[in-house]
Amino acid sequence: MHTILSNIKIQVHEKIYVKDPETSALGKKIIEHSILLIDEIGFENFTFKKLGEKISSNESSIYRYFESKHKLLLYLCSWYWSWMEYKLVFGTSNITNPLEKLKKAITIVTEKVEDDQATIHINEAILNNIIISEFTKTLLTKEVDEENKEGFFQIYNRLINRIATIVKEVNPEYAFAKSLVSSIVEGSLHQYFLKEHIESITDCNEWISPTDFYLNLAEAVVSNPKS
Amino acid sequence: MHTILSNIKIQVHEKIYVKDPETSALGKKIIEHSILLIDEIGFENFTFKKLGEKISSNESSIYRYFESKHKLLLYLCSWYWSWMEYKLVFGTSNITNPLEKLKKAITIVTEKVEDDQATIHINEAILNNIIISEFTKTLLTKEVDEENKEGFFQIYNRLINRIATIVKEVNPEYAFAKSLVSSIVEGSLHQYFLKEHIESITDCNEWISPTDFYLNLAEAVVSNPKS
DNA sequence: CAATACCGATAGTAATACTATTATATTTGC
DNA sequence: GCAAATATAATAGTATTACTATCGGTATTG
Repeated sequence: MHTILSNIKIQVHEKIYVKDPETSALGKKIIEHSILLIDEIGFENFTFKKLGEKISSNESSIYRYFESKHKLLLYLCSWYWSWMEYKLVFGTSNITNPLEKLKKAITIVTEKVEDDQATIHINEAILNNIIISEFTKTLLTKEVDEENKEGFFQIYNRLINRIATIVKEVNPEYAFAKSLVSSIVEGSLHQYFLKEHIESITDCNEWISPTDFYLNLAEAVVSNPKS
Repeated sequence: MHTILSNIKIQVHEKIYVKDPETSALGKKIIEHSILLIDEIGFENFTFKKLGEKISSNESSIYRYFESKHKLLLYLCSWYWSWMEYKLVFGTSNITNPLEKLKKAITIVTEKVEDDQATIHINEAILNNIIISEFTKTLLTKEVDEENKEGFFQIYNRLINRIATIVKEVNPEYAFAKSLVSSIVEGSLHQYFLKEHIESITDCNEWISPTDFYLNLAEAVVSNPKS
């Protein structure tokens, strides 16, 4: 997988950046260290000035790549979901049994993320922490309609619909395939957060993972005779 | 219900406010118009200065009630979940059949909220919009552990656990009661948001409600022979 | 009627989220 | 190999935010 991934270009919507960070050393440094810094201090406390200090560069230079910190976060999220989509397509391609395929898909999008050595400047495990804490915030804004129209969430959208298609293959009668998948993907991020911070309202812990919970849930739902 | 609710005091953790807004006319005005203004411009763009202008009062006066806009949002959320808990307890008290009780509970926490005439200064339907767009953000901060320790989320916590207890009554063997409920409550907010803004990844629309989706889901999951 | 709590007005601060300009360094194309 | 183009750094500046502090007047209460 590593060798293949290194040949694949993760795609991010062009309008999200001013200059493609993949095209220069500084750009890659911005991506690498923005992930580390946002994870460390949180997106609210993150500024381009602080990032500039970390990478011994200047605030104004970062603005040449991203017009705002919100766009930078959109970039990181798009990158993550594009990478996840790749893992999904690759990981489910050779499975013919629909239920097995669905279980594999759910496992991929809900399991704990580990660093993918194929991308040197991006630590996927840390990026996953950011997705858990910050992704939902990129949607919950007053600008969501315009940004959705621009296509800033299209990769996420495509990922959800790919899995919804598998749900339909398992059970064509089931009426809520898209809601099921969007609620699993977003809910899984939420369960990881609760596990770390508000344990009293989740069953997930060291031994029970969000993946266990959602595999059980999905199987029960799609094989329910009533639907 | 109205007459009873007017005699009930919705409880909010004392440390969330500096001065209890329920104890003065200005306090109630702050609550009433903060709901309207946050709904209108979004929490990110909301400031105490703008709120002061709306209610012909002063920024500094609002600070006498809440030490930050974050605390004000915590207040609104706590109030909402306390009100919801009241509706839940009241609405399920006379149901003895566990599955019926669970279905009623899920209906209450996921159905569309309408204004409760019993509280003149709080429009619950609009407050619900704020919960949909802003509640998750109150959790997703770097201060969540301290605030959770302080008990700022205890009412939400109690609500989730009340419903999880009902799940356990329906199926004592089911291992993920808390995760199921937290994922339904939070997920329902998310589905309402998607329905309004990113329709391509939800099945909820004018005719299919998040309540339909989650009633079907919960019944399938708790009656699943495999769990 | 005096104390006190309450509210409004004003001023001030450090930080944020940028924009604009200029100077210097680096890359590239011929 | 050198000029032109491009990229980066440094500095300055702006409007706004999220507060804090102080003060004077008004309303409430004991």
